[in-house]
Formats: sequence, C-alpha cells, structure tokens
Amino acid sequence: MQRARPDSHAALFHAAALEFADRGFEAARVDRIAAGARVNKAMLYYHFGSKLALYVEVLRDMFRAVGARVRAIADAPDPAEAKLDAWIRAMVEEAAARPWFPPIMLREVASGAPHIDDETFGMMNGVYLAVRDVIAQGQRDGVFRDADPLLTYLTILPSILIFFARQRVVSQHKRASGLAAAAPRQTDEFIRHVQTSARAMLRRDR
Amino acid sequence: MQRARPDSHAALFHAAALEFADRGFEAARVDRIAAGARVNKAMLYYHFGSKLALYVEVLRDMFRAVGARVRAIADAPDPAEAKLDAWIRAMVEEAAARPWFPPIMLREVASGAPHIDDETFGMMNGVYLAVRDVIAQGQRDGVFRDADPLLTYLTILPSILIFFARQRVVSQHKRASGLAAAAPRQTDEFIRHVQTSARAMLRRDR
DNA sequence: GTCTATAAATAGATAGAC
DNA sequence: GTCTATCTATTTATAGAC
Repeated sequence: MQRARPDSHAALFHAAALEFADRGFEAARVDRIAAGARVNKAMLYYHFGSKLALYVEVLRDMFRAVGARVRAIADAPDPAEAKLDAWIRAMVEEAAARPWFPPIMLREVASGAPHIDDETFGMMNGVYLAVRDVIAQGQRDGVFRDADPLLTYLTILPSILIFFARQRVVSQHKRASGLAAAAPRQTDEFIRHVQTSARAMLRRDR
Repeated sequence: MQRARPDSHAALFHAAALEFADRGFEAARVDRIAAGARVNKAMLYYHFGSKLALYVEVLRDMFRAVGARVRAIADAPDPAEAKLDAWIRAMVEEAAARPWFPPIMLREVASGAPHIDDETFGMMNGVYLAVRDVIAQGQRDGVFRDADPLLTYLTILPSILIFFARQRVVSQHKRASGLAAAAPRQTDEFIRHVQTSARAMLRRDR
C-alpha cells in the first residue's frame, strides 16, 4: 500500500485511464486527470508530453497485455474448442482487470480508431488474428462449422465489451433500474454464458 | 431530389447526425455541422437552440423509429422464433437506414448515456423490453432454452452495432486492411448470420 | 429566415521560479 | 520533480443588421 507520495507517473496513468474510459479522449479533461491523480497538471506534461501521448500510452498498455496473452493461447498445442474457451476467458479477465479497457475499445471501434498509430493498431489487430487462427484450426479439424471468422469475432467480442462497459455505468447511474435489475453478475457466470454461446454458434451438427 | 435551397432544418439535422456519429458529442463541432449542411452556423441555434438540444433530437429520432417498430413485432401474434428473426431484421435494417445510429448508440452505452434524458432513456429501454418479451414467450412455449434475456440481448445487439460502425470506418480508413478484407458484406447475409447465431444460442436441444 | 461580427468561456499547453 | 501563473487557440453561443 502506497502512502503519502505515490509515483506521480503511475498515478497519472491510472487516473487518465479512468477519465478516458468515462468520457472518451475528446471529452477527457487534463485538469480532471491531474486532480484525480492528486498531482499538479504540469506533471502530466512533464511525464507524458501531451494529452494524446498519454492516451496512446493507455492504449498500448491495454493491447500489449491482452495481445500477448491471446497470442500464447492461439499458439498452444491444444484442441480448438479449449482454445476458444481460453480466448474468451482471457478477454473477459483482462476486461475485468482493466475496467477502462471495454469503454475505450468500444469508442475506438465506433470512431474508426483515429488516435491509434500503426504499431498500436497492429497490437489491436493481433487480438482478432488470435481467434481467427483458433477458429481456422477448429474448422480444419472438423469440430467447428464453416462460420465466418470475422463475423464470429464481431459477435463475441462486442458482447464482452458492452457487458463490462454497462457494469461501470450501472454502478454509477441510478436511472438504469430496468436494465440494471439483472446486473451485475459474477464474472465466472458471464464467462460460461459467452463460452456456451460461442460454442453453440460454431457447433457443427445442425 | 432536392435542389438549391433544401430545408435548412432537415439539412442541419442530417449533417449533425453524421458529425455526431463520426466524432461523438464532445468532439463534434457546430461549425462542421453547419458547413456540412451548407447553412450558416447561426441557423443551428435558430432551429435547435444548442448543440446539446440538436443531439437529443437526433437521439430521439433514432429511438422513436426503432422502438415503435420492435414494439409492434413483440406484440404481434406470431411464434417466438419468427419474432426473434423479425426483431433482428428490424434492428439491422434500422441500423442500415440510419448510418449514424450504431456509432452513436455504442458511444452512449460506453459512456453511460450522460446526454440522455429520462424520456429518451425510456425509448432506448423499450428496444430491450421488446426482445425480452419475445424471449420470454419462446421460453413459455418451450422453444427457447432458459438463457438469460439480458445476456442474450447483450450478445446480439452489440454485434449488430459494431458490425455497422465498423463498415463506416472501413470505408473511410485505408489502414484497416487486415480486418477490412472480409468486409463490407451484403446486409442480407449479415442478417442471416445474426439470426442463425441467435437461434443457435437459444436452441433447446443440446 | 439569414448572415456577420464578436462576446464569453474553456481548453491544452508552457515559462520559469523553487 | 513540483508548482503558480499565464499564454494562445478554439469553441459555443449571441447581438443585431438585413
């Protein structure tokens, strides 16, 4: 447990991640980030140079961690079904570990990733390429039906992102009573739901 | 086909919808909206009063149209499976008809709908309540398994939103070559994919 | 209804002392 | 590394002529 003077770099990073998640890049305010980190605003520029550079740091941190983890899953010598389960579990656990990940990624997808440089874009793409490989393996082995990998990816991932983005919201706003009633849930229950849905979507027998 | 002087109100509305979809509320610029509508910026305030009021108009227009359509589907005297297919078709067609709908709704979800007043929120919630009723009917009739309606909704809708949000993006940016390769697709093919996935998720027999 | 000019507020960013 | 004070640009919004 850190005390009086935590590392201002890390404090700024964490406060920025939350601010970007809540408001998006444009609506995020450097003053609010500094206040959240309990650090003088000038320190933000001392450590990161600009609001955009700080944002890119947050993005890269996300995709570095998630990308490496799902790449390892795809390359492992396991059956496709186990890999698909593992990929889903990895995405859900990473989303739960970094609460800012789902909202930020959702906005980037919605906006066409205007703030993302080529290197970061490659990391983000790697998350898809990992499932694509897993699905292709399952199809080669005859355990998955001939579903389109991209469409499958675009069905699984958004549901994970939205689920967690909504949980943040539900815990902040009172208004969402109707929709909120069922949430929040246990992470493990949600993982099972997504795994079951994904397997059903890819099952071969009609 | 409208000519020299189209209704400035409608022109502003349409330009605003696209600008909000591309950038989000905060990053949207009233100057750009006015330029896009080929109308003087002051007209925006004459017709709508403020940037926020204009945004709320766009939101309400979306949910009014979609909400009424899916409510009618849920209340019709049809089998649950047909209603589910119809709900999906309605969402996809509305998303295709209003290209600004998916990005705007994604951002609102990601942000916790900070700009949405209670009435508009009720409309948005109605979209969920319609599928919830359809799923409940199917479960009563024994044709759907006992899946959670909210989780099911949160699996189907995000995939539709992201699919169309991505298409806008893919057509604008060159960089997304890897992911873009498979898209864009025909709307009908996508509708079938979602319908197939949703039925698989809710199928009773294991 | 339409436009020009401008007010008023706020943002990101930096200079420079300590 | 940290902070105060401030600069500069940008943005929403309005006043007022036509």
